[in-house]
Amino acid sequence: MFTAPSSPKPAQPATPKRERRKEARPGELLNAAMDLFVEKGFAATRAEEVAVRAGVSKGTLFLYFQSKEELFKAVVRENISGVFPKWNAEFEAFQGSSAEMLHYAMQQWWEHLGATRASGITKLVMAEAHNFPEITAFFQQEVMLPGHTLIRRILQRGIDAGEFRPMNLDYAIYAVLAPMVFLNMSCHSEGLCQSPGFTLVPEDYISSQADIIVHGMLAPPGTRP
Amino acid sequence: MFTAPSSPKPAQPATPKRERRKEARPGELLNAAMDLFVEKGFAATRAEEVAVRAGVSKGTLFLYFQSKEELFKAVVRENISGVFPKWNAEFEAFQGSSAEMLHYAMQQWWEHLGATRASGITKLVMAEAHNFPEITAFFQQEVMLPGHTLIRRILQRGIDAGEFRPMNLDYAIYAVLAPMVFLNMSCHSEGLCQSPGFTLVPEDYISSQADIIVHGMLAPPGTRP
Amino acid sequence: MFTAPSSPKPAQPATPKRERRKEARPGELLNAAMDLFVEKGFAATRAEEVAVRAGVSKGTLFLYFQSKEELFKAVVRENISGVFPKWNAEFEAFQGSSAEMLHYAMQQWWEHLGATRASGITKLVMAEAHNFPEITAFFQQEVMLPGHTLIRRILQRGIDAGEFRPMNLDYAIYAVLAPMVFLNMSCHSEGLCQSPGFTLVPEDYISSQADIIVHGMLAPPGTRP
Amino acid sequence: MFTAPSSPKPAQPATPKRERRKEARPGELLNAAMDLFVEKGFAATRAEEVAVRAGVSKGTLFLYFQSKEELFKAVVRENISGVFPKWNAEFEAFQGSSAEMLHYAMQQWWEHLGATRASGITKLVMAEAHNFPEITAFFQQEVMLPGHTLIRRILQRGIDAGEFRPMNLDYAIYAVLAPMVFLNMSCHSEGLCQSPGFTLVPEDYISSQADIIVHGMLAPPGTRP
DNA sequence: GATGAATGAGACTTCATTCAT
DNA sequence: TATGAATGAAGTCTCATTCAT
Repeated sequence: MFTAPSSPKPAQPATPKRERRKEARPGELLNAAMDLFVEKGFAATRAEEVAVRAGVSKGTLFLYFQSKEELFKAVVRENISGVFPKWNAEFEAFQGSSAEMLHYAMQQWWEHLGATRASGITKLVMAEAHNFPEITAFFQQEVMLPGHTLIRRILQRGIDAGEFRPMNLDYAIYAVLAPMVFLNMSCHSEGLCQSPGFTLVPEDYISSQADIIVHGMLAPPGTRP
Repeated sequence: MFTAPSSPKPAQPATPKRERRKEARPGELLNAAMDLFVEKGFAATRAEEVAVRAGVSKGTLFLYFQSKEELFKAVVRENISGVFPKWNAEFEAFQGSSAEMLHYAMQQWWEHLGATRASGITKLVMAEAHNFPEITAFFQQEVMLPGHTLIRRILQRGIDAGEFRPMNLDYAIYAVLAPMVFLNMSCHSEGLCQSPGFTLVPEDYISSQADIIVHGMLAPPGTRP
Repeated sequence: MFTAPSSPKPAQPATPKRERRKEARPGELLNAAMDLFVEKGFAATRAEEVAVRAGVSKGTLFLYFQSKEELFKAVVRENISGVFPKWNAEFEAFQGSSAEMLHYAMQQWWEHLGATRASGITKLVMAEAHNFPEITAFFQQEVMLPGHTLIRRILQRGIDAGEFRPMNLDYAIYAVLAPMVFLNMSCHSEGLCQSPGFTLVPEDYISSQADIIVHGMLAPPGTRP
Repeated sequence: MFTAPSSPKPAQPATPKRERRKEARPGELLNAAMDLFVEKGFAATRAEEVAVRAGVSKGTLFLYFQSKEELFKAVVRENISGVFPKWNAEFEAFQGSSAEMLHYAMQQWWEHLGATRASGITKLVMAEAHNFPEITAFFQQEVMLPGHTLIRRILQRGIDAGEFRPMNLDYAIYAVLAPMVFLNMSCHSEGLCQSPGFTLVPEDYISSQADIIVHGMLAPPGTRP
């Protein structure tokens, strides 16, 4: 599912381990691995840690996943899926101005992706892109491309309505994408991107960026509808 | 391509073992380290590999750099930190409008950092931030903070002149930073961030983003100087 | 000879690779470590050597002992520290005179520590004290201090009974300790401390030293009980 | 010389290095090495440190001494020689009782050996005896044996005079030797041999030990001269 | 002779992966 | 199927020793 569930504690305390049905194992491992990869990165996550958090032994991990790399790939694949159909539908039905739509889209992104574990996946993929070309291609197709497309349609809608000025959309979409990707990285980079002494509030960040972008794209006052 | 060409092998003419070149060593090691760090990341780059590529032995590396982390810091100082004094001086002397200044600054960034191997360093630090807190802190202090400060001063200059509208600079600086960081990641993520079939031209990307941001920040026409 | 025979090779019957013997491992490792530490010193003993002599791989050693220092501490606990509780109990229950007790204590020391491989540990700690402060502190706490305390209690008992003359115990305990430490060093110094042509018999040495010390501490004949 | 000079600072500040005559080099190296070996032990002393303290380069050290081991041997050989002739002469001329003589001898030992750098050599040799059999034999012949002999003569004198009771001198000499060797080790073992919270005063230690030993050896009151 | 840059054999320790049970 | 004891390749850094200058 897209709205990534915040990871539940690995074990049901009341139920003895023996009871857990084996078909649940891969899911539990994936869940634990997700948490740890996001938290510590690929290299720094030890296989045994994943196993322990999933409540199984180290050996069992390798029973289900050929290697740590395969586990990584599975984690990424497992956690990617589509909010995009829903978002596309919302786009079709949206009634307000394109400026409002842009604000709304970025807020939604934060709420349903940026603020969830899913953002950790994005960070992970960007960080490890070099080592996993296959994953990279997969992620691009499944996530980045639909995102690009949706942003493009929003901007096109504004231009068509005379609300936004004409722009080369191939580049303009990055004006929307960049602030979100940046926030994503920022949230997973230990404060690297932030000024010391200032704690960024994501919602404020989103609205301030949307504000500047929208202003930057609006058609001159006299020509707007 | 925007990744600068990796430096060629140091050209071992014949069998010049045990050459004494105290002056040249640090530079050669730094160059080799830069290449490898960018290519493979910090953790995955082995000290000996750096030494071999620089044409020296493992021990020699540690003769010049106390540890792998110190080597990395030296790479950063050599390749990134150095631009800020020059940029700050240019800022002081700049004659044109703040809009022009913003355009100019982003172009300069691309030319002197984004387009060079140095951009790979930024990518790597973001990717591995979690695992090397000391490096993260160093990079933030040495690179991110001066960058933040410079952007802030540019925006403040525009606001003071009545050219830009009043904004909360704590957030506004990210409107400038985000597109650059995004481009940076994009260049080092194996096409992950780009639409298939469209090859982004960095210079065009920069100018289009600068254009949108500047528009987004300009004061309303009647109130401008 | 007073150096206990070094334990024979663990008898690899044929090719029993990857044997699982969780229970036996620590003991085997401890035994091998003891041998090697005594034979070569702490610094000069390589972890892998210990592992090989115990018939396991390098990694296995670190499965059971966190570090080389911890391994050493475990060797000390296993082979030395353990005697003090028993000795303290014997002290409490002892019926004879304090002179007898002193003789007995020194004989016991020889029998259970001096004549065993454990004496090599004491020698080694003294020799390498400077380079391993943590080990030194540990050994002082775990071995020297209980030894001091026991000797002090024996002497105090004699004084209290009027059997020994009053003495400053802070110094008097060394009269008991010194001959034992000396014998210890002597046994592990390749004959350095002995006259050529005369082979010291440890039991005779102990009894002669005890005799002199006891005489030296006895209260004047008229005042004794 | 026997009374080892406390090591002078390695360089004459006023005189440029160039001036130092080369024939003094080995001596300076030996002196520096002595200090460092005593201070840090054999393994922990780095060749370069010795060279630096002697005011020469690392390479020069190996010009004069084939290896670190050879340097060690040279240090020991250089620093051992005779107080014993002088002491033997004092023994012949001594007028007081043998009890006094024993006290006096132990005090002299402390003053002229125990308290000087020479004691560091003894400690060193005992610690490394195993690794340098040749040194060990040399030290035994040159130092231990004359010491044994002198002690034996003192005790024999006391027995002959009826002052001391008859004893097996082969063992009795250790009653005198052990406290001195122990003090020696104690001074070079980082407090290993001392109770925490009590700082041993060497002169008091010596006199208290001598007191106990003398008491322990005295003939019964009625039979003394 | 003297220098000090360069070398490279190790040392300890970690951890992905295997495999006997 | 599951376990977890066992493995051993890597990795960073040190330092005695060599040798070009």
